[in-house]
Amino acid sequence: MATGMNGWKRSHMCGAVTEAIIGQEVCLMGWVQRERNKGGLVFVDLRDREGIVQVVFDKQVNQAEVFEVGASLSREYVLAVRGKVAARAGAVNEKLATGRVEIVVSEAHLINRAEVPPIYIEDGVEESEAVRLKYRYLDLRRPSQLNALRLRSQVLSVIRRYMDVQGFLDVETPILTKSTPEGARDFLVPSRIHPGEFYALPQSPQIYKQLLMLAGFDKYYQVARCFRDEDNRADRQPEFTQVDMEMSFVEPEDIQRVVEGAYAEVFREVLGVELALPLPRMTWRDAMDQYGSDKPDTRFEMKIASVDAEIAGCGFKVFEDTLAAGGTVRGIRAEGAAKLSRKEIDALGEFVKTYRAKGLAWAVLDADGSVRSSFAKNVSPECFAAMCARMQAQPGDALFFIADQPLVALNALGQLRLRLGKQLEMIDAAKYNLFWVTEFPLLEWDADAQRFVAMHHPFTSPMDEDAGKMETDPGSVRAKAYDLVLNGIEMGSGSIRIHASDLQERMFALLGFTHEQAWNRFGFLLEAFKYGTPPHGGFAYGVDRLVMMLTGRENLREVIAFPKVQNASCLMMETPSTVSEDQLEMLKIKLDV
RNA sequence: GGCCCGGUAGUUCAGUUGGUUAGAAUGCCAGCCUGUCACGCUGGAGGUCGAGGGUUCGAGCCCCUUCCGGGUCGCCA
Repeated sequence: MATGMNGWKRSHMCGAVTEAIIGQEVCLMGWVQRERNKGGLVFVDLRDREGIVQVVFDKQVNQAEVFEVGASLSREYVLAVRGKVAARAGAVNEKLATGRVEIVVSEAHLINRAEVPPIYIEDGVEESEAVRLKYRYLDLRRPSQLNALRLRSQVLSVIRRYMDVQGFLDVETPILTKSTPEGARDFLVPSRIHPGEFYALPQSPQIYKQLLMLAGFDKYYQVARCFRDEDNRADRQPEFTQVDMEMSFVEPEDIQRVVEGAYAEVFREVLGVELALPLPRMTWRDAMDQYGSDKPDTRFEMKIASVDAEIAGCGFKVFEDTLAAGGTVRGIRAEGAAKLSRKEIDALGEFVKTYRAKGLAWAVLDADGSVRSSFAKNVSPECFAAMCARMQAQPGDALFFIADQPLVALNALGQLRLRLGKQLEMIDAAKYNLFWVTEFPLLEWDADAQRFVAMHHPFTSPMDEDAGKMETDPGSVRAKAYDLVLNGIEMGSGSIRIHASDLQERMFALLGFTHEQAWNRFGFLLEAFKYGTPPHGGFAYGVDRLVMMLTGRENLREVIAFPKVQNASCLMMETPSTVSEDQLEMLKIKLDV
């Protein structure tokens, strides 16, 4: 029964009706949020993307057919009304932005009816995300969802304007690109014209942006969609958007200055928060040693400390064996955590095991001076006292120690630290701790493959002072690589790239590629590098995560218009889906499922 | 691939030790109502307890398998 707009022209948005236009004739179009039929008087809350305004039908005033429209309405019907803006004849609704006015209807036109919606179109109602995502177009009618995407639009607008002023060229790079080894699994796209061959969706425009530097574009950026066929998380989607950029003739500080400038603009324009620039820096080494993470949440202290010196010769087999095997014993002091029950502490022990720690040694220092501990009886009183002193323990605190290889102990304690920070409510949600983590290692050891792999990517430049150690001590070489971290979330990462072919060859050698393998895989880039490559570097940061942080959401799905669920499917479109035999035949693809 | 949590009316949930015809709120439908705004009042309809199998005299509840959703470890250069 859908009709047109009756030849009417909308004059105002519902949410934009204010006291300033009392007395004016208006024409509004929107959705019926709710109808309150009093018999001879019908109140309708009419909603559009700007808000809600009350519309009043009056049996004694309206023509019968006009009143009949008002009386026949139901949730989410699409309605057009003409009428006069008036001060509320009845009580003012302070909860509504337009609560001091109402529209006294003179004409009404029902544009479309609606089925009863399966979800409530209003904020503050808890509904299963699965149902909301199946009817995402209805879910998006909720103000909070709409506003998250409105803010996202604003963020991108600020960033684009800023990058333009900074002299960056916005260049689009292909979505159909080449599958690359190393890194995440690619989404593949079969080629009809080249049976048996596949494009890959880009994990990032990395290669292209380096080629743009080679082409002399000097400053490139793009709001780029990227794809990774890996398992999802609350903060990971199979496709995501990043602000991707690259600059020529720069050092890390030049790139960081541009990126933090963009963040400062966004925080000022969107949140009204001033960031102090330049942002703080922390080396990767310090981040790992103190926080057990390369993306520390510094909104609370609880730093990790080593007690290796204190436990030397302590007599406790677990600790001594760990040290003898090249491991370490690290601990954290949870202030005021003596209130934790034994059950809660045992749960923490289980928690660290998920991060491959073998166990958790703990000591609770009760306020009355007594001590409960899983290990104190195994070490001398002097040793225990030294450990407490090292941890600066106070009555009322709890101490937690993990003995393991350094990376395992640090990671598990880092995770435990985050959990305790939340559990003990030590995190100030109003804080925005944004800073750089610098000097990442160039390589990390892949135990499965029994070789080094690039921590960032194979084109990342080592730090000048470490390049000499690439062959003698590759694990200790630091890279010109840096991440931007906000409240414990990695917002983005970047690096200075290798522009000298001899250095690139050495890097490939470290990664275990022969000259031939390297050319097979990256030949087009290595070929290009022969023709005058400028020093260059760049950065990329996630738009979804940024909007997630700015809106205080804990889930990327909330800030993506049409997100995918954990198993990478879309509940609304029901993607992925099977395709017809004809399509497969055309692509010369036979399934073996 | 592993581990943990969940799935009962359109929606959000309750459901005792396995025991009569599975409940509440809200929504929905019908009627009434001229100042409501989570309107109100009266009445009514609404269920493959995710699915399949098993145990049992008897299963929403116990067991197995499986599907779906969430979190997470691995993974994510």
